[in-house]
Amino acid sequence: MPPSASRTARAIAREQLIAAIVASAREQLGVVGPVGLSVRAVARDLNMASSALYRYVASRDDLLTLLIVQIYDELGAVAEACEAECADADVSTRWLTLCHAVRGWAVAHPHDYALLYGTPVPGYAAPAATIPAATRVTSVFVRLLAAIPEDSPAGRPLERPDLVGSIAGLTAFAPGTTREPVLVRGLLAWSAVFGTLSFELFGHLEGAITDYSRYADLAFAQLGADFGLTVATT
Amino acid sequence: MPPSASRTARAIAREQLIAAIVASAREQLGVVGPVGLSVRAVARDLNMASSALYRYVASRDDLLTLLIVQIYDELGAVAEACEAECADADVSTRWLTLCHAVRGWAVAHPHDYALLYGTPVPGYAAPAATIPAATRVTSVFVRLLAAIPEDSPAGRPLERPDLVGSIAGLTAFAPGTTREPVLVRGLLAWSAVFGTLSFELFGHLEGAITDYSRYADLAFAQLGADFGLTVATT
DNA sequence: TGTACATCAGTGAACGCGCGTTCACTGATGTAC
DNA sequence: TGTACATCAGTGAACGCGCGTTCACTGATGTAC
Repeated sequence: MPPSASRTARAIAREQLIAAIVASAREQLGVVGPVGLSVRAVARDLNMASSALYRYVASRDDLLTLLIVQIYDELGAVAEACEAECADADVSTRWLTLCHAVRGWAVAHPHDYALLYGTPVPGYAAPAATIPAATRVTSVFVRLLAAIPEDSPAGRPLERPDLVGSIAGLTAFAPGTTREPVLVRGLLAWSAVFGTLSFELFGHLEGAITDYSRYADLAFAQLGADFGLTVATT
Repeated sequence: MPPSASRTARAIAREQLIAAIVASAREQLGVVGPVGLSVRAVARDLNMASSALYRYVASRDDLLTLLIVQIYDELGAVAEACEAECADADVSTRWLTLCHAVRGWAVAHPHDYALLYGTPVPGYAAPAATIPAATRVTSVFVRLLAAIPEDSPAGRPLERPDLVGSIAGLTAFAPGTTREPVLVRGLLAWSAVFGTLSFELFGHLEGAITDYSRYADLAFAQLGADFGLTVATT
């Protein structure tokens, strides 16, 4: 926001300080984790009295919420940028690019990834305000699914079509045109991507994988192919 | 262990107390999470002075290690029991049974699952002593892969055979007979299962899935089929 | 343009709490002769 | 079988630390006339 007549010096200072608070908290996150996050430590970092922070943040949990929203938004923006860049490409490249964009962000910000997709913080319940931010990445992926062609193998019959009812909430969320087999395979592929990322970032592939970024290439290509989301172009 | 001549009253008491300590810590885990785990709280729970615990446990981190090993072992035992039960079954049922066994355990012990497969505890480095316990579940799955027949679609060529090198550590871990395409697809399927479980247990499917256990049926069957680990029997 | 008042930012002390770990000590259990 | 000594279990006090949150207060910024 450019400085405008309606924004007083106070309002400007306020915005900057909130940004500084969240930035400091985010740094802390990488060292002590979300549970260790401390209002007092942020205050120390900014050379303020700890009580001063309460002019900007209602509570420790509120600070955590700000952090979560900011991080979801950052990841969402990454995904959306990636979507915009390859809007005209075929589904194969869109899939691979999106997967790599998400992984690239996650590898660059492992603690942020862990906050979003790792263990929920005990005693903390994310307020509804986090939902729109959380939905951004997912929406990008769902739009990709909607672009999958009619005759794609992703649409071949499911093993257990009788169980599609368990997916009711998801079908409502997706554009009406996306068929159920594609939705199911999409969710499975998406789960596999995050499972792969969590395995990598949380250390469960130690010793098994020698080159993680090559493995990611292998994995994303194979997931796209085996679920039929992408089709070999040869 | 039955009471024997060589086990003095002290040794018996010691074992039971360690068991009680870990049990109490495990209960705490569900409430405050691994980071909130407290030696003093365990001592209170057992009506002991907090200093007394240091006769049994070297430090807070050591307590965490005991917990992790016990939990990995428990999950490993579940998987091995499942393996023993359907030793004579075909790969399809072995796959489905194993997936459901793992999920059943995870749903029954979500906090334990989170400790093993969620965010690593900041500042805690799991000692090598945890490795054998951690390997048990995985080994069960790798043995299942080894049982996949020669002509299975899981063995069809990979999308990116040029990248199989990134998997070097894994091929060493698996029995020599298991071919690379099967190994890769197996790892991806395994990652997808844990991705699915994490999504479910960490709340990322809220609103999307209406019946989680039916969805699990759907998901495991579809994963098995699309990766070619299992083959439709009709 | 200047003044009077209201609003906001930031301070520092305090409350009440919890933590991991150490240490000197008492009393019980085990062992060797 | 009984006694002397060594080992272990458990205590309670203490050290030094950190935390979230509240509250009365001072001084700066904004607003209405």
